[in-house]
Amino acid sequence: MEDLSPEAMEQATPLSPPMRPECFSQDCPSRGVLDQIADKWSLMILAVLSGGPTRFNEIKRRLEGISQKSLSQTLRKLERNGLVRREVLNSAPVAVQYSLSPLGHTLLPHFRALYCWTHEYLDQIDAARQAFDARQG
Amino acid sequence: MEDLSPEAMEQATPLSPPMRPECFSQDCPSRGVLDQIADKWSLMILAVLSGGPTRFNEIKRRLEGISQKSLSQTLRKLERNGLVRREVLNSAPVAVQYSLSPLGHTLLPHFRALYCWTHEYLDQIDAARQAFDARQG
DNA sequence: CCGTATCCTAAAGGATACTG
DNA sequence: CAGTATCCTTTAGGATACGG
Repeated sequence: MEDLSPEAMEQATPLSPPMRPECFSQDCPSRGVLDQIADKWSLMILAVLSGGPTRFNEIKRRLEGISQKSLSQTLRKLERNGLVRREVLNSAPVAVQYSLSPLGHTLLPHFRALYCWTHEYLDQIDAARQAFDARQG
Repeated sequence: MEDLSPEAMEQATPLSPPMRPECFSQDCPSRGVLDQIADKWSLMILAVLSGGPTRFNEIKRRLEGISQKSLSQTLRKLERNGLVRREVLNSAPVAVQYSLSPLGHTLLPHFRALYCWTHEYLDQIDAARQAFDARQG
């Protein structure tokens, strides 16, 4: 299998090499991963957990607008994929703590980069939207 | 093997402060951006376009599994947000070419990083899934 | 407090047919 | 070729109620 590490990709073509075509195949396992993690709530949950272990309702409070069901589902999905660790703390009342797994931590810099990008280019995006909407009507 | 403990990761990545709480507010404009671009097809379309200007049906062929409707919708969304440029080339027959805008290019390194991450940790993710499924039944 | 279960509605998205 | 329009099925996801 080809070396896909960031270093290798940089070495191959420093500027902006196209990603490999196999990545778009339905059979490529990376598709199954992206289907799981490339959504808004996953990203935001990991962002919250980047601040340290957090309990269920605390996450819910921080993530304005998420329903209990969606949070529960997304957390289990993240846990299943090994990105999040779930720990039951004691018993009266039940307390459950979620935290990033080591694997989850490896994803963090990339998500953080996306957040930073969003804030950095917000004005450009907004201008583009207004221009587009003006063209269309 | 690299040290993957949370502590080590925090030390290893210079950009590791928690993301700002405002990022999770419903009013934060970054939410509106993430809602738009943080999905699987957007990511994959940008990946295809990273290889250079591409025509509609060529993109469709490369993105196994996408419907014409979804492709059309996603392309327009990306165009509206200023990430993708649309150009009508000639008239008989009609040819339309999509390419990354300068703004779209700024997003590319981050998406590429996500792709690389996916491939790099695929085995760990797979193992986590199997372990989880075994625990649950 | 931390969920699961149920119901129900809104939205995503595929298939197909048709147009410039 | 590059779409739009329509239909229709599937899914996501909110609201609510209940259980451990």
